[in-house]
Amino acid sequence: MGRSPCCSKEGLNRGAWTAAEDKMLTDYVKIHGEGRWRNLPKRAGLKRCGKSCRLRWLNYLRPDIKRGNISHDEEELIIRLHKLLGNRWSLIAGRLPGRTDNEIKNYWNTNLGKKVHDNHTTSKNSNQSHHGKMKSNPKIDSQPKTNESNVVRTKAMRCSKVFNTISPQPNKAQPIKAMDTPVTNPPELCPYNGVLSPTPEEDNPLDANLGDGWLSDLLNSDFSGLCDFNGDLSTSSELFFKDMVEDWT
DNA sequence: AACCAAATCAACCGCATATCG
DNA sequence: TCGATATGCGGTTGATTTGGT
Repeated sequence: MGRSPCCSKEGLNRGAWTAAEDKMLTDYVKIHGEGRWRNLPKRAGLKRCGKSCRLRWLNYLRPDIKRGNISHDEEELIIRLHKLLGNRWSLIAGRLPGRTDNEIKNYWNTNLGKKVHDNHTTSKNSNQSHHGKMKSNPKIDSQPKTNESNVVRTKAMRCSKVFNTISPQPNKAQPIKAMDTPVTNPPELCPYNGVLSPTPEEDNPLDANLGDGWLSDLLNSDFSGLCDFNGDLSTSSELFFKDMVEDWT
């Protein structure tokens, strides 16, 4: 029912975004706000489909995006949330301020999935030492590469030759504040995008599926032990998660 | 230097769901 | 209530980079 027409129409640009396109989109959204993606390209003068614009904005152009440097704590949180929620990337991303579902999904597929799998198979002898070929701050010194058509490559350069001057996890423990959104998050992880609201029955349709509890109640409940971001995921939060998972299964 | 396989990640695709008239 | 449209989401693809030989 009502599938939106595919983006792949003639005359529309596809593939990597150029700096000019980014600017047009950013300027438009700054003035007119998000939403109405379908009409946005026409109004903004972009030869893109609405979906593409939305994705570009949400994943790269939003001012509150935090990119790269997924800290160990964030990693742990992602793993636990994934254990809890499965591939609900948007929900997981909702607990990680500044992170996008796409980024987390990619990170999971390229790093954490393997790591978790390894930990399962190799009986977790050392739970952190094996980062495989862990990217070492891959995006810090990446240079957006542009080709002749001015395409913006926000792609991170893999960086195996790291100088140790790079400070470890500069953004650790600091859910970034959205620059232009009036968020009044408490210091611990809180939803920054309204995915999980304080009143689930009104605002969060995803809540209804959990049977004997609201998902947002769960997620808004005692995560502090888990999310204290002091690098120490407490045993109590381990148990908390374990219990939750068992309850749901 | 050239080639190739693996890794990475931005972008696309298509389905599900929400919203509106 | 129903159908059309808009938006959101997760899976997948493909271009690019890296590292090994």
